[in-house]
Amino acid sequence: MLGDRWSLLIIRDMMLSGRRTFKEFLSSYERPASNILADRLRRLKAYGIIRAKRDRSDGRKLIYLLTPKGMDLAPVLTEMVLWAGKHEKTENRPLIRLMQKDKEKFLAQIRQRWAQNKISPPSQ
Amino acid sequence: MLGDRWSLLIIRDMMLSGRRTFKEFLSSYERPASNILADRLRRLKAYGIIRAKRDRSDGRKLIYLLTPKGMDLAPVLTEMVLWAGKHEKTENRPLIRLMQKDKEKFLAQIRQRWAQNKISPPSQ
DNA sequence: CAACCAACTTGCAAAATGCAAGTGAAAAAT
DNA sequence: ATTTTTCACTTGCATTTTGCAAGTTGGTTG
Repeated sequence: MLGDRWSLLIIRDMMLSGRRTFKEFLSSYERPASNILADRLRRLKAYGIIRAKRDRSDGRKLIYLLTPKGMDLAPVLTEMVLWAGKHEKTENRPLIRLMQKDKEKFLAQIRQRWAQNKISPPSQ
Repeated sequence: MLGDRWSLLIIRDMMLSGRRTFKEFLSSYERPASNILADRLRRLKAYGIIRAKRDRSDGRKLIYLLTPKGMDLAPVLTEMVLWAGKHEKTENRPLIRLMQKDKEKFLAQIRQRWAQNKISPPSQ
Protein backbone atom coordinates (compact mmCIF):
# COMPACT_ATOMS: atom_id res chain seq x y z
CA MET A 1 0.00 0.00 0.00
CA LEU A 2 2.85 2.38 0.75
CA GLY A 3 5.54 0.81 -1.40
CA ASP A 4 5.95 3.55 -3.97
CA ARG A 5 7.80 6.80 -4.15
CA TRP A 6 5.00 9.17 -3.17
CA SER A 7 2.52 7.74 -0.68
CA LEU A 8 4.62 8.13 2.46
CA LEU A 9 5.79 11.57 1.36
CA ILE A 10 2.19 12.72 1.02
CA ILE A 11 1.36 11.37 4.45
CA ARG A 12 4.45 13.03 5.88
CA ASP A 13 3.39 16.35 4.39
CA MET A 14 -0.09 16.02 5.86
CA MET A 15 1.12 14.94 9.26
CA LEU A 16 4.20 17.11 9.77
CA SER A 17 3.77 20.10 7.49
CA GLY A 18 0.05 20.60 7.64
CA ARG A 19 -0.49 20.39 3.90
CA ARG A 20 -4.06 19.55 2.99
CA THR A 21 -4.94 20.59 -0.55
CA PHE A 22 -3.91 19.28 -3.93
CA LYS A 23 -1.99 22.44 -4.67
CA GLU A 24 -0.12 22.25 -1.39
CA PHE A 25 0.96 18.67 -2.06
CA LEU A 26 2.09 19.69 -5.53
CA SER A 27 4.43 22.25 -4.06
CA SER A 28 6.09 19.84 -1.65
CA TYR A 29 9.85 19.58 -1.59
CA GLU A 30 9.92 16.56 -3.90
CA ARG A 31 7.33 17.89 -6.38
CA PRO A 32 5.14 15.06 -7.60
CA ALA A 33 3.59 15.19 -11.07
CA SER A 34 -0.06 16.20 -10.87
CA ASN A 35 -1.40 13.03 -12.49
CA ILE A 36 0.60 10.84 -10.13
CA LEU A 37 -0.48 12.91 -7.16
CA ALA A 38 -4.12 12.53 -8.17
CA ASP A 39 -3.65 8.80 -8.45
CA ARG A 40 -1.92 8.46 -5.08
CA LEU A 41 -4.59 10.51 -3.31
CA ARG A 42 -7.21 8.26 -4.90
CA ARG A 43 -5.41 5.15 -3.72
CA LEU A 44 -4.76 6.38 -0.19
CA LYS A 45 -8.43 7.24 0.02
CA ALA A 46 -9.42 3.81 -1.23
CA TYR A 47 -7.18 2.27 1.45
CA GLY A 48 -8.89 4.32 4.14
CA ILE A 49 -5.73 6.20 5.04
CA ILE A 50 -7.00 9.63 4.02
CA ARG A 51 -10.39 11.18 3.32
CA ALA A 52 -11.48 14.34 1.52
CA LYS A 53 -14.04 17.01 2.29
CA ARG A 54 -15.10 20.16 0.47
CA ASP A 55 -13.85 23.42 1.84
CA ARG A 56 -16.82 25.29 3.34
CA SER A 57 -15.58 28.71 2.31
CA ASP A 58 -14.25 27.78 -1.13
CA GLY A 59 -16.17 25.21 -3.13
CA ARG A 60 -13.27 24.53 -5.46
CA LYS A 61 -11.02 23.25 -2.77
CA LEU A 62 -10.88 19.75 -1.39
CA ILE A 63 -9.36 19.34 2.02
CA TYR A 64 -7.53 16.08 2.46
CA LEU A 65 -7.38 14.68 5.97
CA LEU A 66 -5.84 11.66 7.62
CA THR A 67 -8.24 9.06 8.94
CA PRO A 68 -7.49 7.34 12.28
CA LYS A 69 -5.78 4.62 10.25
CA GLY A 70 -3.68 7.30 8.60
CA MET A 71 -2.86 8.97 11.89
CA ASP A 72 -1.68 5.61 13.19
CA LEU A 73 1.20 5.95 10.76
CA ALA A 74 2.63 8.71 12.93
CA PRO A 75 5.04 6.38 14.75
CA VAL A 76 6.25 5.00 11.42
CA LEU A 77 6.88 8.44 10.01
CA THR A 78 8.55 9.56 13.22
CA GLU A 79 10.96 6.64 13.18
CA MET A 80 11.73 7.25 9.52
CA VAL A 81 12.49 10.91 10.17
CA LEU A 82 14.68 9.99 13.12
CA TRP A 83 16.52 7.42 11.05
CA ALA A 84 17.09 9.89 8.23
CA GLY A 85 18.17 12.49 10.76
CA LYS A 86 20.80 10.14 12.08
CA HIS A 87 22.15 8.80 8.82
CA GLU A 88 21.46 11.31 6.07
CA LYS A 89 21.67 15.01 5.47
CA THR A 90 18.30 16.50 6.30
CA GLU A 91 16.82 19.88 6.81
CA ASN A 92 14.47 20.68 9.67
CA ARG A 93 16.91 19.74 12.38
CA PRO A 94 14.72 21.42 15.02
CA LEU A 95 11.92 18.97 14.27
CA ILE A 96 14.29 16.07 14.67
CA ARG A 97 15.60 17.36 17.95
CA LEU A 98 12.05 17.69 19.16
CA MET A 99 11.38 14.07 18.25
CA GLN A 100 14.57 12.86 19.90
CA LYS A 101 13.97 14.74 23.11
CA ASP A 102 10.74 12.96 23.89
CA LYS A 103 9.26 10.74 21.26
CA GLU A 104 6.04 9.96 23.10
CA LYS A 105 5.41 13.59 23.90
CA PHE A 106 5.97 14.50 20.28
CA LEU A 107 3.50 11.88 19.11
CA ALA A 108 0.96 13.00 21.67
CA GLN A 109 1.31 16.58 20.45
CA ILE A 110 0.81 15.59 16.84
CA ARG A 111 -2.28 13.59 17.68
CA GLN A 112 -3.68 16.46 19.69
CA ARG A 113 -3.05 19.00 16.97
CA TRP A 114 -4.76 16.69 14.55
CA ALA A 115 -7.76 16.19 16.78
CA GLN A 116 -8.13 19.95 16.96
CA ASN A 117 -7.70 20.42 13.23
CA LYS A 118 -4.87 22.73 14.14
CA ILE A 119 -2.17 21.22 12.03
CA SER A 120 0.68 23.50 11.29
CA PRO A 121 4.36 22.74 11.19
CA PRO A 122 5.21 21.73 14.76
CA SER A 123 6.98 24.69 16.32
CA GLN A 124 9.92 24.44 18.69
CA MET B 1 16.23 5.53 -0.79
CA LEU B 2 13.45 3.24 0.40
CA GLY B 3 10.61 4.58 -1.73
CA ASP B 4 10.06 1.59 -3.96
CA ARG B 5 8.22 -1.67 -3.71
CA TRP B 6 11.10 -3.94 -2.66
CA SER B 7 13.72 -2.26 -0.49
CA LEU B 8 11.82 -2.33 2.78
CA LEU B 9 10.60 -5.86 2.11
CA ILE B 10 14.17 -7.05 1.67
CA ILE B 11 15.21 -5.36 4.88
CA ARG B 12 12.23 -6.85 6.66
CA ASP B 13 13.21 -10.31 5.46
CA MET B 14 16.76 -9.84 6.67
CA MET B 15 15.75 -8.40 10.01
CA LEU B 16 12.74 -10.50 10.93
CA SER B 17 13.03 -13.71 8.95
CA GLY B 18 16.76 -14.19 8.91
CA ARG B 19 17.06 -14.38 5.15
CA ARG B 20 20.56 -13.62 3.94
CA THR B 21 21.20 -15.04 0.47
CA PHE B 22 19.97 -14.07 -2.96
CA LYS B 23 18.05 -17.28 -3.26
CA GLU B 24 16.36 -16.78 0.10
CA PHE B 25 15.24 -13.28 -0.87
CA LEU B 26 13.90 -14.64 -4.15
CA SER B 27 11.67 -17.03 -2.27
CA SER B 28 10.16 -14.38 -0.02
CA TYR B 29 6.40 -14.11 0.26
CA GLU B 30 6.17 -11.33 -2.33
CA ARG B 31 8.61 -12.93 -4.81
CA PRO B 32 10.71 -10.24 -6.46
CA ALA B 33 12.03 -10.74 -9.98
CA SER B 34 15.68 -11.73 -9.93
CA ASN B 35 16.91 -8.74 -11.95
CA ILE B 36 15.07 -6.31 -9.70
CA LEU B 37 16.33 -8.06 -6.60
CA ALA B 38 19.90 -7.80 -7.88
CA ASP B 39 19.39 -4.11 -8.52
CA ARG B 40 17.89 -3.44 -5.09
CA LEU B 41 20.67 -5.30 -3.29
CA ARG B 42 23.18 -3.24 -5.26
CA ARG B 43 21.44 -0.01 -4.30
CA LEU B 44 21.02 -0.87 -0.62
CA LYS B 45 24.70 -1.71 -0.56
CA ALA B 46 25.58 1.59 -2.23
CA TYR B 47 23.50 3.38 0.41
CA GLY B 48 25.39 1.62 3.17
CA ILE B 49 22.31 -0.16 4.48
CA ILE B 50 23.52 -3.68 3.75
CA ARG B 51 26.86 -5.30 2.99
CA ALA B 52 27.85 -8.63 1.49
CA LYS B 53 30.46 -11.21 2.36
CA ARG B 54 31.42 -14.52 0.83
CA ASP B 55 30.26 -17.63 2.59
CA ARG B 56 33.32 -19.34 4.09
CA SER B 57 32.02 -22.83 3.52
CA ASP B 58 30.51 -22.28 0.07
CA GLY B 59 32.28 -19.88 -2.24
CA ARG B 60 29.27 -19.46 -4.48
CA LYS B 61 27.15 -17.92 -1.81
CA LEU B 62 27.08 -14.28 -0.83
CA ILE B 63 25.78 -13.54 2.63
CA TYR B 64 23.96 -10.25 2.83
CA LEU B 65 24.04 -8.50 6.17
CA LEU B 66 22.59 -5.31 7.60
CA THR B 67 25.07 -2.61 8.49
CA PRO B 68 24.53 -0.55 11.67
CA LYS B 69 22.67 1.95 9.48
CA GLY B 70 20.48 -0.87 8.25
CA MET B 71 19.88 -2.19 11.74
CA ASP B 72 18.77 1.28 12.77
CA LEU B 73 15.75 0.71 10.57
CA ALA B 74 14.47 -1.82 13.10
CA PRO B 75 12.16 0.70 14.81
CA VAL B 76 10.73 1.73 11.43
CA LEU B 77 10.04 -1.85 10.45
CA THR B 78 8.58 -2.61 13.86
CA GLU B 79 6.16 0.30 13.66
CA MET B 80 5.16 -0.69 10.15
CA VAL B 81 4.47 -4.25 11.22
CA LEU B 82 2.46 -3.02 14.19
CA TRP B 83 0.49 -0.68 11.98
CA ALA B 84 -0.25 -3.43 9.47
CA GLY B 85 -1.18 -5.74 12.32
CA LYS B 86 -3.71 -3.25 13.58
CA HIS B 87 -5.26 -2.26 10.27
CA GLU B 88 -4.74 -5.06 7.77
CA LYS B 89 -4.97 -8.79 7.57
CA THR B 90 -1.55 -10.20 8.34
CA GLU B 91 -0.02 -13.52 9.11
CA ASN B 92 2.52 -14.03 11.86
CA ARG B 93 0.24 -12.80 14.63
CA PRO B 94 2.60 -14.20 17.28
CA LEU B 95 5.34 -11.85 16.10
CA ILE B 96 2.98 -8.91 16.35
CA ARG B 97 1.90 -9.86 19.83
CA LEU B 98 5.52 -10.05 20.83
CA MET B 99 6.11 -6.56 19.51
CA GLN B 100 3.04 -5.18 21.24
CA LYS B 101 3.84 -6.72 24.57
CA ASP B 102 7.11 -4.87 24.97
CA LYS B 103 8.41 -2.94 22.00
CA GLU B 104 11.74 -2.00 23.53
CA LYS B 105 12.42 -5.52 24.67
CA PHE B 106 11.62 -6.79 21.23
CA LEU B 107 14.01 -4.32 19.62
CA ALA B 108 16.72 -5.17 22.10
CA GLN B 109 16.29 -8.86 21.31
CA ILE B 110 16.56 -8.27 17.58
CA ARG B 111 19.70 -6.20 17.99
CA GLN B 112 21.22 -8.85 20.20
CA ARG B 113 20.44 -11.66 17.81
CA TRP B 114 21.98 -9.62 15.06
CA ALA B 115 25.12 -8.89 17.04
CA GLN B 116 25.49 -12.63 17.56
CA ASN B 117 24.82 -13.47 13.93
CA LYS B 118 22.05 -15.65 15.26
CA ILE B 119 19.22 -14.34 13.19
CA SER B 120 16.32 -16.63 12.91
CA PRO B 121 12.61 -15.87 13.04
CA PRO B 122 12.09 -14.47 16.55
CA SER B 123 10.46 -17.16 18.64
CA GLN B 124 7.88 -16.55 21.33
C1' DC C 1 34.91 -34.12 -15.28
C1' DA C 2 29.99 -33.85 -15.72
C1' DA C 3 25.98 -32.31 -13.69
C1' DC C 4 24.54 -28.85 -10.47
C1' DC C 5 23.75 -24.76 -8.03
C1' DA C 6 24.10 -19.83 -6.61
C1' DA C 7 24.20 -15.31 -8.04
C1' DC C 8 23.51 -12.88 -11.14
C1' DT C 9 22.66 -10.80 -16.51
C1' DT C 10 20.16 -10.18 -20.89
C1' DG C 11 16.40 -9.26 -24.12
C1' DC C 12 12.09 -7.89 -24.50
C1' DA C 13 7.15 -6.86 -23.26
C1' DA C 14 4.21 -4.48 -20.05
C1' DA C 15 3.33 -1.22 -16.69
C1' DA C 16 4.32 2.90 -14.08
C1' DT C 17 6.05 7.49 -14.12
C1' DG C 18 6.72 12.11 -15.64
C1' DC C 19 5.93 16.20 -18.53
C1' DA C 20 3.23 19.63 -20.76
C1' DA C 21 -0.88 21.06 -22.09
C1' DG C 22 -5.64 20.80 -21.49
C1' DT C 23 -10.71 20.80 -19.02
C1' DG C 24 -14.60 22.11 -16.05
C1' DA C 25 -16.44 24.13 -12.16
C1' DA C 26 -16.17 27.75 -8.76
C1' DA C 27 -14.39 32.22 -7.17
C1' DA C 28 -12.45 36.82 -7.95
C1' DA C 29 -11.76 40.76 -10.61
C1' DT C 30 -13.34 44.11 -13.79
C1' DA D 1 -22.49 40.45 -15.98
C1' DT D 2 -18.78 39.04 -18.20
C1' DT D 3 -14.02 38.03 -18.20
C1' DT D 4 -10.12 36.25 -15.84
C1' DT D 5 -8.04 33.42 -12.46
C1' DT D 6 -7.79 29.53 -9.42
C1' DC D 7 -8.28 24.80 -8.13
C1' DA D 8 -8.46 19.96 -8.79
C1' DC D 9 -7.88 17.36 -11.66
C1' DT D 10 -7.36 14.72 -16.86
C1' DT D 11 -5.20 13.62 -21.32
C1' DG D 12 -1.70 12.33 -24.69
C1' DC D 13 2.60 10.93 -25.23
C1' DA D 14 7.64 10.02 -24.24
C1' DT D 15 10.65 7.97 -20.89
C1' DT D 16 11.76 4.98 -17.24
C1' DT D 17 10.97 1.15 -14.37
C1' DT D 18 9.35 -3.33 -13.65
C1' DG D 19 8.66 -8.07 -14.61
C1' DC D 20 9.22 -12.47 -17.07
C1' DA D 21 11.84 -16.10 -19.12
C1' DA D 22 15.85 -17.65 -20.59
C1' DG D 23 20.66 -17.33 -20.42
C1' DT D 24 25.75 -16.94 -18.37
C1' DT D 25 29.59 -17.41 -15.06
C1' DG D 26 32.07 -19.41 -11.63
C1' DG D 27 32.34 -22.39 -7.62
C1' DT D 28 30.64 -27.22 -5.85
C1' DT D 29 29.24 -31.99 -5.61
C1' DG D 30 29.07 -36.75 -6.97
